[in-house]
Amino acid sequence: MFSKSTEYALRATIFIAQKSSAEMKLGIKVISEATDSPPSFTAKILQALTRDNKIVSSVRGPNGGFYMTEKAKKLPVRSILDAMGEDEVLERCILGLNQCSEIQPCPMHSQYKLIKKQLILLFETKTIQQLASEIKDGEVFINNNKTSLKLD
Amino acid sequence: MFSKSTEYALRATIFIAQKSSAEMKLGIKVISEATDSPPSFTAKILQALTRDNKIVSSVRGPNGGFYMTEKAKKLPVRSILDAMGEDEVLERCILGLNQCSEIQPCPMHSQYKLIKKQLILLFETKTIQQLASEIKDGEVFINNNKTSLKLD
DNA sequence: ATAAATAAAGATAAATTTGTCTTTAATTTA
DNA sequence: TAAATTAAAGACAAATTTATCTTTATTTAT
Repeated sequence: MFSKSTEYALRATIFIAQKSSAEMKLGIKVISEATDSPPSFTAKILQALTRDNKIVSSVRGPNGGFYMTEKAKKLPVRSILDAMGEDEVLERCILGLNQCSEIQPCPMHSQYKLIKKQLILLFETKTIQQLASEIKDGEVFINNNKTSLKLD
Repeated sequence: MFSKSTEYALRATIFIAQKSSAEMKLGIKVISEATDSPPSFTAKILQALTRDNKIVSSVRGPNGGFYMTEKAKKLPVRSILDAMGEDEVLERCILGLNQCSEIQPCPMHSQYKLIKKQLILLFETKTIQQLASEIKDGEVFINNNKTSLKLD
């Protein structure tokens, strides 16, 4: 569905939303381990998300790291796709036709459009915070090994 | 959603299903033009679909080309994904987690699973033939420029 | 048989994505 | 001010995907 970059971006952002605040920043290492993502690559991706402080914020230096503002946490999940330049994935024709539309539909268009609609609705109505809160609530995981962040 | 290879495979197969029969075979050039796909690459992809005559059949030599049997036309669209080795796309976790499941769900799992279910249902119940027949029926297209195959 | 037409197979190349590493800049603390 | 810590930026490398081209095999028609 999404590129690896975007998958990492989604996981990292949800994790940061759950664990961070302006007072509690998270380093690359912690984030990449908690989300089963390669550290250097995650750093690259966070740069994109941090651009203009749109999704994620960061500060350098000791006690620095990444965090999200309460405002940013309320953004729809779709804004992560936008920041990664992969928002058109949701809108694309499932057969890859550029001109596919209601007036020039592909053979799957009429069947797929309802599914597409739900996908878009999901990404536009769910906030990052809502997803993050599920991790706190119950048995929901953002990596492959059921580990959570050890805060000491 | 899918790789370009799979998009080309879907378009080519639907087109072949619509236009061909054992008596009326189609050459690479015709297929690639009708589906807005690069000819050499389309040839490569058709090799995969032709393997074991699973989806598409072919014969070499003059008056040769690609075609589908009536039996093959009745296969579910999903079988094209299978042949392309991309069937797991439908099942994958939307956040890219290998271990995501009902017992170890990711934060989007509960929301996405209904959409995923519909996607799988679509690809498993729709036959190649059903999609192909839509092109005949009405204003449905398999390329970007509303052109259809000129038979002479 | 020979020639022509066609797909199959395989080598190669280009482009993109994924990933790492090194250097630089910013911030904090001592 | 100096040292330590952290992200930012950018160069580079590896892997994968996309695409092309050439040669080979098969089939048909002459």
